[in-house]
Amino acid sequence: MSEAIPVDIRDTDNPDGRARLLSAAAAEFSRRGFSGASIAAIARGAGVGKSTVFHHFESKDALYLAVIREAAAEFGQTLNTVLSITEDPGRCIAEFQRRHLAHLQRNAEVARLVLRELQEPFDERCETLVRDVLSPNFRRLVGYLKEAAEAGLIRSSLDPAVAALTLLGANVLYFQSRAALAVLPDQDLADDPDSFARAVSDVVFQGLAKRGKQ
Amino acid sequence: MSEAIPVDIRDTDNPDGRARLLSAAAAEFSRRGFSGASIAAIARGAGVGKSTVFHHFESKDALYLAVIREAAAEFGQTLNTVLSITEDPGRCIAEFQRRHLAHLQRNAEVARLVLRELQEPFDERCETLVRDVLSPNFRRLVGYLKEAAEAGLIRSSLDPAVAALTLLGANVLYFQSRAALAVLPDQDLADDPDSFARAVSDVVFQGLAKRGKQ
DNA sequence: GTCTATAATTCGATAGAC
DNA sequence: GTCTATCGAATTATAGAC
Repeated sequence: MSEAIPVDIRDTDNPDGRARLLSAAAAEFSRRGFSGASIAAIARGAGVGKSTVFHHFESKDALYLAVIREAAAEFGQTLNTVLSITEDPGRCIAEFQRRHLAHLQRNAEVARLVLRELQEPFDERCETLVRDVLSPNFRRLVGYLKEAAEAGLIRSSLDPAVAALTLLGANVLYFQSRAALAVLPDQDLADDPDSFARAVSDVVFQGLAKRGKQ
Repeated sequence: MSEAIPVDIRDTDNPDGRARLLSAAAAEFSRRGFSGASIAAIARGAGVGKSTVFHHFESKDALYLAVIREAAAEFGQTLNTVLSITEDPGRCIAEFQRRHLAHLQRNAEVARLVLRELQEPFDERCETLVRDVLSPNFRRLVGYLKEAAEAGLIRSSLDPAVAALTLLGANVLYFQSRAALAVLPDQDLADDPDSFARAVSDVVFQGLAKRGKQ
């Protein structure tokens, strides 16, 4: 086996080796977790050789972070659009909530990956993940709420970080437990993510308290 | 190492074999998941023989459900206390939120178990879990919110199930990601669960919108 | 403790684009 | 010719078996 078999499956078939690798890595990491995932399987999934992985990414760690970073960056674009609607904070928050839940579902594999990571003990990888990748988007949302409060558009007595976590938590719980929600009777919540997101933003924006009371 | 060590660690030392088994099972199931957990390890952890497990519980499935059922029943007691304060719904919701988060943390192993289960595909075990164990407590919270709305104590235009999920979601996210939250700067949220729970209930009760607007 | 299997990472060469 | 994507083979690191 010396020559006569040219390995031309390279630049012709593959739209982009790097993109295929990111997608294959998302699937593999999501299925098996970080340590359970093997570079060989990722390479196989992307239809490239093992060493190609290391041409595109410095290490397994770097590949892992790149997978998440890509999804986070994409959502960052959405944030730019959504959080620029300064006139009506209610509409803005509703739109954020709807887009965020849609993003979780469209990138379900990466989302599961991130959530799993956040649960686990706390290592350096996780710290990098939070500090470099997740934190910027979170801070953007908190920053928007803070500015809206300072501008007098929303109530200023509430902690913007807590409000942000409340919005995110509802989406994450919905995303993680959607199948289970379908079992709860009386509700068709699980059927329509958009209307769930809308309903959550209504709750958080309007509040349970009746106006004029207390 | 054959005799001379009577295995009397059974009914004498042990306050209750069943209780010790539940606790050992919680630890083992939480660490390894349902299928990964071995009955032998649970028995060892409880300091009893393997057959003792099957004396107290019909099957691995039954033991698993019993672990979760116990924690849920305990929280059901709390709900009875908390959701009977009919005068001030704001206080009532704040107290619910605080107790629920405390319950998650006190029963961290079981909580992780449940959350892991809710994520996974959906099998019969999970359906039983939701229908028989979790749903009653959830419905109690939703029922309280619905009654409060009908009694004119809180706003009636919002979906009570969504409000309940919003409260729970914030707590679950906090519980799952507490270590990660500590990395976010500007905030001491991760330090004090009670004040986080309080802040969430403030957000959900009062709402972000300014009163008198719109 | 050594041995072995598996998985991460590195190396050197090749093929095509510009 | 240089540059980059790719590959197969070689080289470590690690974890588990014996």
